[in-house]
Amino acid sequence: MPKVQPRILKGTRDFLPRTMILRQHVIDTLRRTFEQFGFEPLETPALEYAETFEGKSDAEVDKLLYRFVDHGGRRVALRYELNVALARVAAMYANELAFPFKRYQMGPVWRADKPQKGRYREFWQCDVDIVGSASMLADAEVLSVLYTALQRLGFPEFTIRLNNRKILSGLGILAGVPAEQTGGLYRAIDKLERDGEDAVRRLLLEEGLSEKVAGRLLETVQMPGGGPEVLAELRRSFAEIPIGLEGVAEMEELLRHLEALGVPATHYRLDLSMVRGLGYYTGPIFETVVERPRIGAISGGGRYDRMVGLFGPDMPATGVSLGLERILDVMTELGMVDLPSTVVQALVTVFDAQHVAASLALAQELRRAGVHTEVYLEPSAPLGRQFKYADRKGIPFVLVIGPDEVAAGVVTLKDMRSGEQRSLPRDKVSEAIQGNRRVPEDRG
RNA sequence: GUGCCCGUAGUUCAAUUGGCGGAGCGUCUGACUGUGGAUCAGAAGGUUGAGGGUUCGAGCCCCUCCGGGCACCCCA
Repeated sequence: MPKVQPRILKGTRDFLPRTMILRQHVIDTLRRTFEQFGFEPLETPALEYAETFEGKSDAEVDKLLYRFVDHGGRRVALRYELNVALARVAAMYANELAFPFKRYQMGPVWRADKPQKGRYREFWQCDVDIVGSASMLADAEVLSVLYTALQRLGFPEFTIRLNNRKILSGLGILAGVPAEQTGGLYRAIDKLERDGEDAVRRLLLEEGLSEKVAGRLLETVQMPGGGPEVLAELRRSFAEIPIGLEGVAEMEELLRHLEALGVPATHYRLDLSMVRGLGYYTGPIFETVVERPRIGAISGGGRYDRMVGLFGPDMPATGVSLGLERILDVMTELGMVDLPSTVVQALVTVFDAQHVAASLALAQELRRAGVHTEVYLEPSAPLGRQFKYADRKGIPFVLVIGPDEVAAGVVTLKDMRSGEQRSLPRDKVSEAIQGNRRVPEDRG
């Protein structure tokens, strides 16, 4: 039989233990933060009817759906993101859920995209969302969770960019762009951050705007000053544009709540040029960016009041999604983490066949005492190989129990980092190990 | 979907104009004893991604395919 070439699909990855320890650390931190704010866990299938995901955003999104026909001829799809499934759940279980429904969900999603830096075909999203509250309180809470989580993960700097689709609609009306053409307008001003004013001006002119209107729009979007001043100015411009005024009022309220929640103003910013791609957002929109490394947004989200209505009764909804791999990419690149490379704290060596029982008994004692303990599983292996195994894995402590130790009623404990070695009574071993245990720092 | 770049040992990379495929790291063995990580000695490891073409001669030039990366679009 020819051997199968070991390989995996482009855009997917294996996570070896060393990497999983870091991933789980982040996932655990997020879960604790989400639950601290009263969000509860939800799981939904990775695979659903294709129609559940189709047509929820733009044609772009549908192109990136992994779709196929199953053995029963059903059209199915791998989930593209977690929001749509939440909307389905809210409609499907409307009678048994308590609203506002606050849930978090973390898991893999799939996109038939061409992979590049910070972009994978299979990646994890960590979502917190609230269904059933139209209040800006819900949006503010979600942002507060987001802020707390990033803070707790130890991010040295990050900015949550805020905007509102209703304000963008107002700007579209102000610019005299017909409603069906606003897509191009939004896409153009979204590039302001990256491509600069001149490039965006060119795009706007291509969209059919006049020099004058394009200029005024660029001026508005880049208005200097803090949130309140900019909003006051917008309020004047939108005097006769109700949707714009609504957006301004929402933003003003949101900023008030954020302040009351104690989210420092250094970590968020009103940014009228921020758009967000997904077509289903209806109100406030958010995204988190870091200065370095240069990578796309590490979180994105906003209010999507019309999605649940596609499955059942109308219900407002808002939330954010954190991109696990981008967060991990940033943390790794900035060297933000110092975690052990193994979950094992101690390796009990096996001296020879006659001492197997002694090693097993010692290991069980340590496990009962709460020490993550491993026994070397090859009794004929020389001690050197067993030590080398511990070294390669990064196990911090190695125990030896051979004829000398048995005769003296002790065990030998070696600290692999310092190289120090001492013999001590069995009942003191777990204490010695746990006194030195490295615990991942829990910030905040 | 569009464009650009790259495939040589397990891995990171060399190989002059087209002229006998090498090195570091890793792996294995030993010096070495009831002990890893240091040092020293030695060994294994390759159809140069695949197929075709040009040539006296191709890792290098040309074509096709496969695989990988980056940018755009879009997005976490």
